[in-house]
Parts: sequence; C-alpha cells; structure tokens
Amino acid sequence: MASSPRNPVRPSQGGQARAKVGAGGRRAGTLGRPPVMADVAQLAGVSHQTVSRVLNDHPNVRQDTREKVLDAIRQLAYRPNAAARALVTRRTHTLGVIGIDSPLYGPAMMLNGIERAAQHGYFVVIASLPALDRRSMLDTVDRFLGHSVEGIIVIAPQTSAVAALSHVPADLPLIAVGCETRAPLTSVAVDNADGAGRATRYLLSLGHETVHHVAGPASWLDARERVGGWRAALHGAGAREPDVVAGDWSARSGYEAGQELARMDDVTAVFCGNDTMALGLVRALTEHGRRVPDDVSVVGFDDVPEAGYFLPPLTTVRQDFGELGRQALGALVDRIAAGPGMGTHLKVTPELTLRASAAPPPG
Amino acid sequence: MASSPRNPVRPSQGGQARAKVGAGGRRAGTLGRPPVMADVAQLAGVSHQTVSRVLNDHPNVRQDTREKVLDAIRQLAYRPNAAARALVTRRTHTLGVIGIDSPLYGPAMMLNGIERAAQHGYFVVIASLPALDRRSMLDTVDRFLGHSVEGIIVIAPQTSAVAALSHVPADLPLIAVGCETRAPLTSVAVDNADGAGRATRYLLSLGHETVHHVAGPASWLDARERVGGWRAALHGAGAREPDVVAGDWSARSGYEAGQELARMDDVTAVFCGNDTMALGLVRALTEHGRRVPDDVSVVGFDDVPEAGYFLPPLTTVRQDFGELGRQALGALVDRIAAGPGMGTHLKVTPELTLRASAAPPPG
DNA sequence: GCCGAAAATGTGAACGATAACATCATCAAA
DNA sequence: TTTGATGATGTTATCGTTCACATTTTCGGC
Repeated sequence: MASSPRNPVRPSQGGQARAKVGAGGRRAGTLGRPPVMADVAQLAGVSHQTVSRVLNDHPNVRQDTREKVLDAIRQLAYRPNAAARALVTRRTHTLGVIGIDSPLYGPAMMLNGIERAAQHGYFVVIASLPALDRRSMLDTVDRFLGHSVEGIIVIAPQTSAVAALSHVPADLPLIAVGCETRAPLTSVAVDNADGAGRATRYLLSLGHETVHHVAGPASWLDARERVGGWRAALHGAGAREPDVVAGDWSARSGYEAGQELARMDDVTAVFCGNDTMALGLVRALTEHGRRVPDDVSVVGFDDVPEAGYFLPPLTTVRQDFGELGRQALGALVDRIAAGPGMGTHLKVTPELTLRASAAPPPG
Repeated sequence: MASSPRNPVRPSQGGQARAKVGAGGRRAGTLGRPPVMADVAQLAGVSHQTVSRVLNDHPNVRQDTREKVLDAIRQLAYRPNAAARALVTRRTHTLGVIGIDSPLYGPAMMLNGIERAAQHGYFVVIASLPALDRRSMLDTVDRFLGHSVEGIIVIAPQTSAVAALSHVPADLPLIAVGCETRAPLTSVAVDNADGAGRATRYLLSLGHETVHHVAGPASWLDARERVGGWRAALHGAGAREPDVVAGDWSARSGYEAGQELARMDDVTAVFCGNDTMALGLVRALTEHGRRVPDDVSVVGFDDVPEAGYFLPPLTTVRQDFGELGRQALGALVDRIAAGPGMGTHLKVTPELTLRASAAPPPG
C-alpha cells in the first residue's frame, strides 16, 4: 500500500483554510488537486451548503446565486466526489449484474439490454463467473454488497444458481433474469415451454408424425423447460415421444446429435434447443445425405442474427433478450424505489419465425 | 429525494456513544443498522484503529488480538464501507469499460476477457454506448470520473472513437483495445493487416488469379486495416486489385455482396471482413448455383465458435478476443500502478484456421 | 416604517473509514 | 537495574459531502 503524503498542510489549519489558500484567483486544473465543494463556494462567494443546494436542485436558492455557483463549477471543472456523497446519503446509484462467463449469445444480449436500460441513472458493475455455484454466487453478492450496490440482477439460467439465490439476505433487491424460478424472488424470463410448444406444434401441423428434440444441458432451466414444452405438445397431439438427444448448446454437440439422428430413418423433424445446435445438426444431416428441409425439417430456438442466413435459412423461435434485460432492470428499479414486495414472475412470450428449414415430411 | 431521519441519536452523544449503546450484547443483524468498525472494536474490546489494522493486514498486531477482532467481524457479519474507505484512501478499485452497444461477437468477447481478468482486485463498471461519437465518449468518461474510476478501457473500433480519445485528460489511465491508433495512448489490438495478408496470400497460393474482398464499414479501423492488408498482399504478388465490395459486418450485407459477386464469372476467391458476412456470402453464392469451395473459395475473419459448422466449414482468420481483453486489462493495471509512461502499442497476431471453404480454383 | 412569516443562506456535526502521531508495553543490551 | 529501540495499541484529525438547525434577508400587510 502506497503511503504518499496526501496533503502537506499543517493539521491546525483545517480544510477551510486550505481552500482559501488554494482557490484564490486560480483557474481550472491549476489547484494541484481536484477541486472540492469548498473551492467552488470560495470562488462563488457563498457557503459550501449553498453549492450543495444548487447541485441537488433544492428550491430555496435565488436564481442569480444559482448561476454564480454554476459558473464557478464550470470554471473549476468541479465534479462532486461520489464517495463522500455515498458515505452520507447511503446511495451509490450502482447496480450489480452477475452473469455467466460464456460465449453464448443469450446471456451477452441480456447484459446488453440491462446496460442500455441502466444508462441513465445507474452505474452497472458486472461480474462474470466461470460457474454459478452457490459459493461463487454468494461471494460475488458479498463483493457487490461491500461496494454498496443498491440492487443486483442475476442472469441465472442454471439450476444451481437459483438454489444459491435463496440464501441471499431478503432485504437485498434482487432480480433473476433468464429463467423462471419458484424461489420467492422476482424473475423475468422467456416462456420457454410456450416457445417449445409452438415449435413442436408447428412441425406436427406440417404433417410430421412426431418431432425429435436436441436439448441443451439439463443443468439449465431453459433447457428443461423447453423439453417440457416439447413433450407437452407431443402428448397434446397424441404423438409418440422419442428419446431426447442431449446437447450442450454448442454447434459441435448439435453436429454429434445430427450424426446420431441421421442414422435413424424415421426422423423427419427435429426441434433444437438453440440455433447453434441446429447449425451443427444441419451440417451433420447434410453430410449424411439427408437434405434440410426436404428430408428432415429443423427448427431452432433463439433467432440469432445470423439464423436467416444459414443454409437453409433457419425457422426458429425468437426470444427478445434485449427486452428481457430491459424488463429486469425496470423491475429492479421499481423494487429499489418501492421496497420489498412479493416476488412476481414476469414472462416474455417468444414467437415463431418462419423461414426455410421446415417443410412437410417427404413422401 | 427522500429526507429520512438517518439516525435518531442526539448530536451531543457522538459516534462512540452510539456504538456503545448499539453493540452491547447483540448478535449479528440485530443492530437495526449495518455494523460499523466501532461496533467491531467494541465487541472485540479494542480500538477501531486496531480493527482497521487487522483489516488491512498491518504487521504490528498481536496474533490473539487479530483473532479476537476477526471473531467479532464474523459475529457481526461486518463489512467495511467502501465509500468511507474510498473517501480517505482515494482508491475505489473500480475500472470503467466503454464499449459499443452492438450484437457483434468481437466486442462482446473482449468485454468478457476484461471482466474475467479483472475478477480479482477490481470492480468493472460498464457503459455501452449506441454510438462512439466524441460527445457521448466524453460524457461517459466524465460519468466514470465522477464515480472515481481508477482507469478506463475503451473498446474503440471506430475512427470517431479514437478521435474523441485525444481529448481526455492525459493523467487518466486509459487503454484503447480493439484497434490500433496513432494517438499517444496505449492500445492493444489484433494485427488486422497481418491477418488479412495471411488470408489473401493463402488464397493466392492455392492458385487463384486474384482475391476479391468484402469489407466492413469504413468507419471501423479494423475494416480499413484489413483492406490495407489485403491490398498489400495482392500487390506483393503482382495480382490485379478488384474493387472492394462494401459491407457492414452483417450477414445480410454479406448476402448482398454475394449476389453481386455471383454475377461476375471471374470471381474465384473472396476474402470476407468477418465470418458473419462470409455466411451471408456463401448463402448467396449457393443460391446462384456457385458452389463453395468448388467454384468460389471463401475465407472469413474472426473464427466465431460456429464457423467450423457452417456449410462448408469456414476457413478463417482467428483472433483471440479474450486474450485481447486480458492484455488490455494487464496494461491498464500496470499503468495505474506505475504512473504515466509513453503510450505503447501492443499487437496480438491472428492466425489462419484452415477448414473447408477454400480450395484451388476450378478448371 | 414596523412586524412576522417565509425564503435564502450559513454553521457545525455527522457519515465510516484511514493517516499521523502519541502512548504504553516489552525486551535485549549496557 | 536502567536505557533505548521496537512492537502493540490508542487518540485525534481528516477525506468531501449532506443533514439539521441557526441565522439573516426579503417582502407583503398593517
């Protein structure tokens, strides 16, 4: 730790004396240290309290006084010290976002939506964890609390993350985004079951006897909910339920699933847990001589920006991640302002985007 | 602004008296307010300064005293107040990252690399701007400065951003990442010209007479540098230089470029400014009956995770965005610790990843 | 022109930590 | 045993702001 002499002024003089010496007739940036409120007060010929009033838009300040102060602020390029302010007001205007450190499209876009929405009014501190286990979640919450964040958004698509969330202090404003949860906290999520249902029913409506499913990892709630939606749709239509093929969201896992499914002659329709796996799946099917959509129809989930330019252009379930992030932020800000309420569960409905990767079954 | 009575204690009593009343015999969380250092001191039977010494690992504390204090800290679930600490130390352990608000792969990954590297030791505050113009850049720097960040990383791929950077105070530790710059500041960037040169020379070495180029938007330095590298490689080999086709990084623009190039019979090799445009390009070529790589070879840039699963798997120039972010953070931390130095320009060398989208020309 | 309420401004005390300095305890060497 | 150096601890000032309250100014009505 560096022990530099911060201020060479004799203790007995005190802050006010120092300000008087420092600010006299000097221009912006020549003080040798950042200007403080007392410097502004000195230059404007008022008390520091009046400067504070101007900064905080208190009503009882005469117009010309206000202008004198604002002038001085500009002249000195004065900027209030956030730490001092936070110390006394106990407000930091800072939010924490805990996300998972992954190259996946969804989480990145949610983060984006949150930031954009927070742009005015809040600072956003982020932490991307390699894994969302209980331990690192609580550590991070603790780190954030040490930094006095006013609320936290957790991009928590994994089961383990949601479990950890039940251990945070109840008086901490906290929103989970990206998955539903039964925990007593507010969450914002896409209705995965609904989206999966739409995709599945669409494929059935084209005449397919049944629909196969390449799922994401079971540790992700989204993946499980999509399986649930797919299954319910099959049952609802009285269709046979084939075994789920497990993937891990990656194109590679989709490719491997495709190699497996390509060998089964009765596969005519596949609903993929995300677009990236669909991409890998299509490549595998193509390599095995099964054309998409002529022989096999494929539907994805996410609608990544490139999905329309896959070969063939991918029919997929669109989820608006940006909107998700925005809603989460809105909910958090409300929660901070209004105090604790019962946890609500907001849902964003996804929609099917029709392109060219699905068609009626051959023959 | 809420004007709640923060503390109902008589002014004359002072902080110490309050602590004595509050902490006596109470357990964690029952104070009615977060515990402060004085509470810990009280419980441990030492002075607040000793508590501070324990927290900051000062050597001159007896072992059993240290343990008493640590016990008290645990018992009260005490957490030091970051604002108070920042006020006196003038250190916030906070870094600001300015990025562009876009769904592009590169910027998102750089941010990721930065966060991961910062995980230990720094808080990372982010701001994603819709546009990196001078005005919003300076506003954001100002916002960050108001929050007392110790340094700033700018993910600044656009020309306008770099221009704005020359106006920030010279004593502010600032690193630009994602583009080279001639401005007198430290930057970390991929060697775009080198990567473009490799891609172009590779295509020429396969026997192509010349190589066409679909470029990113001219407002991005990366795009311009890739054009430069491509051009230099062509000249170096004595090849004819075709007109550049302009894109905007999107798959759509690649698709449109593909429609244009598909009509020109002499096109046998195309180097794309990024993988996403390459995806669109391949689709357009395929739709026009020109097979990749049999009729036309295509090379991309970035190596997005899906590139290996495109149809055909894309040969591309790999840039390690994570590494870029890590280097930027390292450089910033050094700069904060060591004070201003001359701006250095770090470069990360990209490498060609060979897959299946490029082959010798037909005939 | 005086009075009192309301507006405008000033004064000192927090906020919760670290820095600087003072003091007390301990212990080896004279 | 005394001394001086060093280790361990306590005391007070300070960071830069806002809050609570005290004080001064302004101004309409009598």
